[in-house]
Amino acid sequence: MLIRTAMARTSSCQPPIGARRSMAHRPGELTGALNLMGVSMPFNRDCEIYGENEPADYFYKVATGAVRSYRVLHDGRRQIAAFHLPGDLFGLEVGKTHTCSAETIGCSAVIAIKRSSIVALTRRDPEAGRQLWELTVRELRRSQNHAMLLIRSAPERIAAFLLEMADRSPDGDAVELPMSRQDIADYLGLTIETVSRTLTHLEQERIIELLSSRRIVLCNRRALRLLNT
Amino acid sequence: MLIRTAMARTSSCQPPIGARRSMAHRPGELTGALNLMGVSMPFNRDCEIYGENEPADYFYKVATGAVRSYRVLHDGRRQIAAFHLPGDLFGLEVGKTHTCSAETIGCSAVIAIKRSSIVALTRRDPEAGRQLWELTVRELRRSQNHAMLLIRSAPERIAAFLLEMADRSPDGDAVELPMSRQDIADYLGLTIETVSRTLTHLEQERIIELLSSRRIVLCNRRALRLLNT
DNA sequence: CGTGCAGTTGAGCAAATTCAACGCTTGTGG
DNA sequence: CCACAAGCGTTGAATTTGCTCAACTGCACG
Repeated sequence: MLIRTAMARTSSCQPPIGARRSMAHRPGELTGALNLMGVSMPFNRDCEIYGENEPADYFYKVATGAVRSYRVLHDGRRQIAAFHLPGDLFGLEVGKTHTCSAETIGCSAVIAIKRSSIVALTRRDPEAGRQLWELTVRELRRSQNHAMLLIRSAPERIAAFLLEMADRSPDGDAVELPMSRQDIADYLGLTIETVSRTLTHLEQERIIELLSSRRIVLCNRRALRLLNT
Repeated sequence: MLIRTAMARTSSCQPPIGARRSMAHRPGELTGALNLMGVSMPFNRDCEIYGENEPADYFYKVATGAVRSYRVLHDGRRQIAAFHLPGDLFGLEVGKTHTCSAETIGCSAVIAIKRSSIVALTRRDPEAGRQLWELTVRELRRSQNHAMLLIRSAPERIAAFLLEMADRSPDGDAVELPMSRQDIADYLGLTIETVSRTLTHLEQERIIELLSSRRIVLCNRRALRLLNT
């Protein structure tokens, strides 16, 4: 078990610049309210949004781009807990501090919402509270599916990952992956070599097509689903 | 990759017998309210509480004993998503159906609460809604920790499992495991043989002591934590 | 006292990792 | 515009880890 240093910070991170604020929103409509309550923050790629154990005073929503939540073990291994795509909430906590770090994957914009505002909102608007709870359960479901992935063989993990990304992508069978092989490996608990090898195997079996390393077409979803379940 | 048949149902399951009902509860105190709103159901060991894809009309709380949430893959492999101990809520859903099956591990009592009652409660009592949300985030946290486990080596998984169970147990360093080796294996994504071997290795290194197969003493938590992080 | 089940132990094997080399793309400076 | 370095991704060979299969032990129960 070898040590891998955490990914080098390559680009400078920018502080929030634009701020949009308003108190008016339609009751019982959480996501719109969050947009109005929040501050939009643009980031370059590989920028830390918050670190593990830092105070969790804000919740976040992805506007554009993509975000990874991860933890780094004492020996340098990194485990990615989740990828967050546009529309996803992340950074939800009940304790005082964040339990994961979060970084942008590509150039991204996130909306930061003061935690106290959300709590206040849910106090006066139970329907918004219910929606926040729903989003959290959905996140829980995703996390459980993630855990289900990790007990399987490498081809099964890759298949499930591709199907998950395809489901979350707007377009149909062509998936544009925002993340690197290392990110995928750390999400699936594999090495980059195994990820790479497995993808080429799937291509040789005409199950997927690799247009480029970040663009993948699912030619045979049925075969992928067979590896799944 | 070999097929393992799902565990045989060994004992007959009983329907709910006792029912306690009341509407009075202190506002802003969720767990007490749930006890009052719910119906207590006693079960033998290895009894199904609900199955995957069954309607999710009830949420549940463990009163005594222990419960496992799991899914069975098409080839018979079983993945245990979580163990639920006394006080834990489980079966939370936003969709119409359950995404996991749930079974008692030993002889157990669970409290079933109508989902619609909880939704109604949180609508008139935002503080109860907040507490439900908190419990859900805590469950999410546990699921993420579980996923973090599964990328590690066998000794690390076992160590993390033991620490988790010790944290959740009332007594200090002596842990009483309610579940079998097969349950542990399916929770950690290992085989029973690997679980067994790893436990004996830990004992040889004087890190744990195996009083019986279900009773384990943590002699050296520091060493276990070193495997962890 | 035998039967059956849960758990342990051992030997061989398969899958994924490690280590190493190589190719392709991109960006930079001459 | 080209040369070259740096990153990222792919491929190959050797090694390690955990799995499979099989035998065996201990304990509970009839």
